Amino acid sequence: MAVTDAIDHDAPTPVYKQLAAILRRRIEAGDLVGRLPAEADLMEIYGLGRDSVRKGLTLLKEAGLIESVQGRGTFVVPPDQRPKGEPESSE
Amino acid sequence: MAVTDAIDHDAPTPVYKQLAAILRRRIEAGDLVGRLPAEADLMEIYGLGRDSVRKGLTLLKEAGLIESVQGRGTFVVPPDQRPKGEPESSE
DNA sequence: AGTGATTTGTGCGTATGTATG
DNA sequence: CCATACATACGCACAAATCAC
Repeated sequence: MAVTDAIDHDAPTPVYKQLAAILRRRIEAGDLVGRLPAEADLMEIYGLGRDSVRKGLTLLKEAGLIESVQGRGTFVVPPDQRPKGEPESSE
Repeated sequence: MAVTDAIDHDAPTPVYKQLAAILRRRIEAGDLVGRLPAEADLMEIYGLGRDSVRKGLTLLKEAGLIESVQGRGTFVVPPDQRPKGEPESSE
């Protein structure tokens, strides 16, 4: 695992945003497809609390990159279904 | 959305009390029934932090207007089960 | 049909840091 | 100093939906 894929707790950027950035990169690179690791797994993998994991995932949901289904998991939205035109987050 | 349903951060009244007042109005008007929006949703809807949302909900719980159930959500207490006798917070 | 495991949804508690009045 | 308020971040418990058997 490259250092660029690690969470830096001392960085000024919140860890949940770091997680979102990491996953976003992997998703847009086509690396991450289908079902994402479960929240519990992401917690273990990146050494984060569930709060941070869920906040990170929420960012990606708002971006239309992923979708969560209770009882099933969280899934990467296929590229052709992703909102490319208007990123609703002008912020 | 009416202006009366907006949170005024500049008002002398704390925002969490404003939230409680807003929800109380909607509950007593029969507008809000069943499950309330999740805490995270209330944060988004009214543009508040978790602190304020939870404090606001706490006021309504103390007033017997709502009840929270861990793992399920926060629910409006049916009118016939509401304590009408002693309104502990006349404010 | 039923039981248990998995996974997300929700709420509760607590803590730290920053900022304002 | 203290109350208000937001953001971040950890932990836990329980519910609901789904899946696997």
